[in-house]
Amino acid sequence: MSEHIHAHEKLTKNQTLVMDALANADGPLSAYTILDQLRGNGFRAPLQVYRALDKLLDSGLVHRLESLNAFVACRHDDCTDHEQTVFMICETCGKVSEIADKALTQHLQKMASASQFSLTKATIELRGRCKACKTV
Amino acid sequence: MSEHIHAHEKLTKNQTLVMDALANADGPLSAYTILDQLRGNGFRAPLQVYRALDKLLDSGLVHRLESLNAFVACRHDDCTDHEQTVFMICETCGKVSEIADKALTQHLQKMASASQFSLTKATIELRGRCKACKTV
DNA sequence: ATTGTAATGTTATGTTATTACATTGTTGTG
DNA sequence: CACAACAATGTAATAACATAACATTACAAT
Ligand SMILES: [Zn+2]
Ligand SMILES: [Zn+2]
Ligand SMILES: [Zn+2]
Ligand SMILES: [Zn+2]
Repeated sequence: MSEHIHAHEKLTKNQTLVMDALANADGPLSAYTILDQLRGNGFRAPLQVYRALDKLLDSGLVHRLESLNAFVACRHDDCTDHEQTVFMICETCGKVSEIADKALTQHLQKMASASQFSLTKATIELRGRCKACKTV
Repeated sequence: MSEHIHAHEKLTKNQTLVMDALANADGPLSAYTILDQLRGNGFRAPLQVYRALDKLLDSGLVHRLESLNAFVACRHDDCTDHEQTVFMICETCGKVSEIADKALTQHLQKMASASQFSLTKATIELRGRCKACKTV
């Protein structure tokens, strides 16, 4: 499994705009929501967003949430294993938290090995109700 | 004949057609692929497929793969925990296998509890290369 | 037969993502 | 500088996935 350290090559203008939009959001954003937010900055077409996202995903600064068709800025300081992150998605408030769990990673790796499956990436997205929303 | 493990009400005509399409496929199918396969049976609109899929998902006969926007018939003998199934998706041949792992389920539940997150469903989709494709 | 409800049919539209091609900007080389 | 090579961006069109809104049909209970 490839180690994904946050590559810090200099971002281009569009990549920076998209990254900032995600970093300032308090939840996941869809590509089209980002597009709308950046129309004032000259964005006019989905591809401008998707191209920037591709790069940000590659460099590990952003994650894609498959079950939401949306994107979040990585909140991890030490993103050693970006391909195995666990996301907990609150279905009430929409907030997402990101957890790295070494034991879980190892467990999945063991399961894959037992089936002779070469694991390259794990999508793990938990749905439910977050602590804040439970107590309301 | 032993009863199918998935206890359910009798399926309607459209539900049966969609179920059969998935059961006979050797990999996941998108809703639109199913639609095309069933045009000969009178299907003309996506909604006919999506409505049938909703029911089949509800009754546990079918799973949705979030990272593929596609659907598979459940291949489990023991479908006790449909909301926590692990899928291994081969990126070479497209085949999908389904695994129930009690220890993994418990591990995820523990992680969620530790964050006081009420877990209702876990999407777990592993990507990689299956045994058959590795040896080629 | 009447009525209520589930299932289905139909049209239109909304949302997410990619293909193809044109233009501009930047960098390195002779 | 000139100019080739490549990276980044712009633009238009379309593909792929999903739902909303409303009309009709099938069928069982009274
Ligand atoms: Zn991260
Ligand atoms: Zn919440
Ligand atoms: Zn199953
Ligand atoms: Zn394979």
